[in-house]
Amino acid sequence: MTTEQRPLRADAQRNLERITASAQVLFAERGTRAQMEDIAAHAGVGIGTLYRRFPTKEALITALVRQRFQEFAAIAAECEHITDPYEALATSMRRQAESIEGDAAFQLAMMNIDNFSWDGIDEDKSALNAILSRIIERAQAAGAVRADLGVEDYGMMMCGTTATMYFMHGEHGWQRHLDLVLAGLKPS
Amino acid sequence: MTTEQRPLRADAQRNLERITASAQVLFAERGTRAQMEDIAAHAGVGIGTLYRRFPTKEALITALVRQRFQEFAAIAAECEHITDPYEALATSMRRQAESIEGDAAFQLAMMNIDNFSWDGIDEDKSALNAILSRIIERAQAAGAVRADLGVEDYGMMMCGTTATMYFMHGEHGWQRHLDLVLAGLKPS
DNA sequence: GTGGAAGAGGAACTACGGTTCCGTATACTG
DNA sequence: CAGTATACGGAACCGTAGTTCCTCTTCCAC
Repeated sequence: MTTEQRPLRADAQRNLERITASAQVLFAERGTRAQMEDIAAHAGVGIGTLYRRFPTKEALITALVRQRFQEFAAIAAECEHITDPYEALATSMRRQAESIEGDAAFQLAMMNIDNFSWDGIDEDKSALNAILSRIIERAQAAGAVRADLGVEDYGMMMCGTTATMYFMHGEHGWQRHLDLVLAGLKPS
Repeated sequence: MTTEQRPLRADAQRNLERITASAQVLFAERGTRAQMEDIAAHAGVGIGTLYRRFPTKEALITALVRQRFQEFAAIAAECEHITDPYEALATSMRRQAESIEGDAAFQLAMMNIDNFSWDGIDEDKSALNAILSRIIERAQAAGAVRADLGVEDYGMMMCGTTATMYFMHGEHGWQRHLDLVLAGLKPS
């Protein structure tokens, strides 16, 4: 537990927020190719400052990706309250996809393009999967989806949908992909 | 029509073949990250020689990607002879996917990860799409797939499947993705 | 054979972008 | 209002990998 470091100095805290915000914007826009210097500049900060908080580019991206996974969990948690068991599942997928629509870097992350190690991501993933499992099981119990559906399938389909999202950035073609995939979930 | 250059000198021809073969192997194995020097070395050739044939890395990759698309067309053409209209479609997808299973670079290309310009690829794509359109229409006429299916859907689904293939390189998870997607094609 | 166009090889060049380092500035504690 | 730990900035460093260039070699047409 080295987590309990004394709070950041006020200016440092402010800069940290600006950095993550700028990083989010630029990575979303340009994917992993966004450059550290540009991010620092966008945040109105020197590179040294950036590197003080994130020892490496990979660390910075990992932080953002983890945020996204936590967001996914939050969305899933909300959808769990939807009464119709099928809609709970479908809506979860759709809303998660929508939430990353403009984020090129996260899309690449979903496909693990840069094969980073994503330190600590497993933690977030299992928290998310716990919720998703419940949603899936409920849909199965109601006979709304095929009996052999698993959480891994969920991730896989999101991966596929994300790929089309990246492939056709501007257009909304990914929604079509999601529709087809959702149709494939109906019990055979 | 600048296509009609005199034939290559015997040694040059031999080297060209070795180069494309080696490039195929290394790009398949390492994706776009494979290095020009390594490819030259693998082919038993100097870098200068490599650059004499392919003025740029992108050009080399494009040549290989075009080959793959031509292969796709060949597979589709074979599948057109399958009697069952649905099987023709499904088999085409499955066999194409199988054919690129070990080829990381092409998988990245399918998702347009490196946003190259892929000079001349449109030509190959439309040749392929012509065949696929016929296959799809036949399946629709037989009532085997949804009426609103289009060629773009085919490409999109292949893109999604390819993403899972890249994502889970070793394992065969992509087959599951393809199954789900194929199930989604059934008429509603 | 032989002349010369085409080809081979690979050291060196270059651009790019992540990361380091250190002198200077600033916030907090007592 | 010091004194110091923390933070800031950004020039410089460095590794990587694509590409160029120039000398030497080889094929082939006559």
